Amino acid sequence: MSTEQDKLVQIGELAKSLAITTRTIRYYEEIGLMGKTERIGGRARSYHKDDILRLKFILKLKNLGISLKEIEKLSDIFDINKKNFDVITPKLIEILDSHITRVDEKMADFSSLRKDIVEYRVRITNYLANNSDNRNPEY
Amino acid sequence: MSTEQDKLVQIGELAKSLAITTRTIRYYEEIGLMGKTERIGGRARSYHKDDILRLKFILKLKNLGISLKEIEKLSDIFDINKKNFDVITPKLIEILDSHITRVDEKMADFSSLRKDIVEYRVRITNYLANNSDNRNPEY
DNA sequence: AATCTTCTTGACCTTTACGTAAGCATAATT
DNA sequence: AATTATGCTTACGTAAAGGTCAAGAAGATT
Repeated sequence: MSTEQDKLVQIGELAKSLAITTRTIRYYEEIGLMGKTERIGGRARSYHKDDILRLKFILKLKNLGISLKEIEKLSDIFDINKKNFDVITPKLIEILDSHITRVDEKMADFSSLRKDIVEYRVRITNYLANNSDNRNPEY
Repeated sequence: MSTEQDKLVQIGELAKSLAITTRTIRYYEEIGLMGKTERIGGRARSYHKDDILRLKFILKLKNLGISLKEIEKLSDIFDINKKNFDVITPKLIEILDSHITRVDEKMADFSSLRKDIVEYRVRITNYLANNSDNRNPEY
């Protein structure tokens, strides 16, 4: 329900504001990620606050390397109001929990990679500081 | 220089141990990510400790959503011994620093996403706990 | 000697996530 | 009225990252 008068945003402006292309937005609609978009006079797509939030959420997930197919599942979150609440909720919590776990795992991976890189950097800079004679380096 | 007698690992075993396919390993060689692999009797590929470490590193990066093309640049790290040390090092440090930054950014993104998901989960479970009459939910 | 098993190199196939171009409609501007 | 900007759909194109199939070689096993 969009009671307050939403600002109508058209596809071009929206794309520009999110630094993506219009094609991307239409594509997300095409594959069902964004739902049918409201049209102005039956033609030009117009986006509301809710739509924009949803798109931002999608981009956030995508940026984290989650495929559009997987995002589609998670996107049920946004369709929940249209479905039966107590049927969907346990499943939703399950999805959320599993994604929290996945996010934690990814973060651990990143943390480990960061450690690797930093350690490597330290080894190199130490070498540079202590040793000017750089034939056959061992690090 | 592989002085100690390395265990020779063949492609099938290596693939199985890393839970990938032989095609993937050959593909990485094909696009230059793994360098020419040593052969047994000029035919079957054999892998040393170093090669395996390199492959593991690649998989680690890939798992974090870094493209093979980008990994290729970072992979210079492993070729460094074959090149001139002081020519390559400043560039390498630059690469490492930029990747540390990128990793930090990604981790921040994940952290933010995790917060979103957890908050959402809390809203739902609270709703479930406080409200059994679930028509037209607002969350 | 025959059969497995694992390896080899091509070569083409597939999916994902869009890019890009064609041809047309509408709205705003000159 | 003509141009420009933005929008629309349809449809073919593309890069990345492998999958899959073919046809054959080499080593191990029965």
